[in-house]
Amino acid sequence: MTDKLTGAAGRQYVTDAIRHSLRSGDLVPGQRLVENDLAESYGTTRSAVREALQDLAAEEIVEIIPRRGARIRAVSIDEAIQITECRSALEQLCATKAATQANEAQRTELRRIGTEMRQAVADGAVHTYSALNQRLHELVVEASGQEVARRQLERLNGPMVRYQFRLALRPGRPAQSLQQHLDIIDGIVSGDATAAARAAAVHLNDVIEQLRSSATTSSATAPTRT
Amino acid sequence: MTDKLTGAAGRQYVTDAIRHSLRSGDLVPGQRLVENDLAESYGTTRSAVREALQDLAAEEIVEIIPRRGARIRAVSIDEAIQITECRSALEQLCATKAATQANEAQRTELRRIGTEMRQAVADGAVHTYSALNQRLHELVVEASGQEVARRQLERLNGPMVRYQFRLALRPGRPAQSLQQHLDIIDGIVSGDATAAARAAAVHLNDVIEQLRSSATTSSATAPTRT
DNA sequence: GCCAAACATCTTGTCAACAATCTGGTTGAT
DNA sequence: ATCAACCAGATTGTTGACAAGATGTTTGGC
Repeated sequence: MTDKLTGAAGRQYVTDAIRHSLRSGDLVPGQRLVENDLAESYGTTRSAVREALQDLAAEEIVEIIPRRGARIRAVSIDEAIQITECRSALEQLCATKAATQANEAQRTELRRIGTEMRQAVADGAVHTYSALNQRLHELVVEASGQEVARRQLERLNGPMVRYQFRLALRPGRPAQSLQQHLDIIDGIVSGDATAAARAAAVHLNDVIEQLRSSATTSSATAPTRT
Repeated sequence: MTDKLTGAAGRQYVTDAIRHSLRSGDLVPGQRLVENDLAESYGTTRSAVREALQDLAAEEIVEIIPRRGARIRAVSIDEAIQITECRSALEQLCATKAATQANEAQRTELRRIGTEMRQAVADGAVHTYSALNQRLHELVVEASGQEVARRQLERLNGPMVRYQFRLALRPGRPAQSLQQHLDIIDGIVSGDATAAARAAAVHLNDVIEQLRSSATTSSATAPTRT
């Protein structure tokens, strides 16, 4: 075992660890996060854990109820839709700006992502496609130079990991979104701000549709009790 | 003197107090916030102040540098513009939804605000107009039912108080924005989502223009040193 | 007179013990 | 058998003391 992670380092470590556990499914919504347990299992002190939990609460990943402790926040489908609507608004903004602001390196990477996405769909490489998808959205924001929007989007995505996961695994989903992604890329690369924004809107509307239909398909987010 | 504000109560009290001091100009960007001093002057403990500062840092109102303490964050004009661009994107979303989702009470209040705004401009009542302006933006968001956007917009406005203040006092500003506000109201009240969104976009583009021109008029945000 | 190193002071970061509160189960009366 | 009051254990909240780091000042050398 390495040294005990103390103070600020521990704080960062714990937030990262929890975020990661959430992504990998080790933590489910509703699950209690007991300060002492976390401190022990991560080899930190309770203060570090406490502060980490505050950070995660600010990101709305966990919910802290006074005197009752922290638990992983459950995101209802309705809220997931609202989050995606906000993402749509902000990503349209970024796509618009990216179309005029992106530099050559960024345009080149966009084109490359487009090619690789086509390839991934042809190969049925779901995981690769998902990674490219994420990189694409990141790159659009980066190329727009809109730092404020970047931070907002980061925040919005925090509580969404669960749903992103669920959607990406739907059969036929990559094929369905491929053209939408390519349209976004085309719009930006060709410098057509309006087209880029419209393509982003179309794509995110489709994501919202998927969320809506998943509301009826899968059971509603069951409150996971102990 | 009342009792000492301890714990969670103190935490809330301190965040509110600092927010208020910022609004009223008692605190200027760059100003240091020393934990002990704040604790003493607000009659709280250092822990409460510490947590309050963390909250304010999450809202990007203060900036915490490790081992160096907290200070009021300075917002550059460039960042103010980015913030307003995000506001624009999100308020267009809200205006769109409000046009179809607003209930009768909300539509009635919107109409009333329109009338009172006209009156305030006619009377030259700058302060009244400014209050109506704020209420209008709030109400649009409220009527949209978009809770996520509401929280995002709240966060965006936190660091902006200084600029809002500066803009509202420009001579002739109310008269200039009146028509834009009335257009937003009309769009929503008449249920024309597209018109409402477009009106919101026009209004916020104009705010951005104002910010741009204020960049050349007034001196850039001078780093206020001790 | 100017610069650099040592120092004193101020300020934040960390921790561990203690207090307050909640939870769930047990007991006893009806 | 049901319900309410109570009790024990678990968990979070709060505090004060101490450690560690930054800042500004003084001192000594050149």
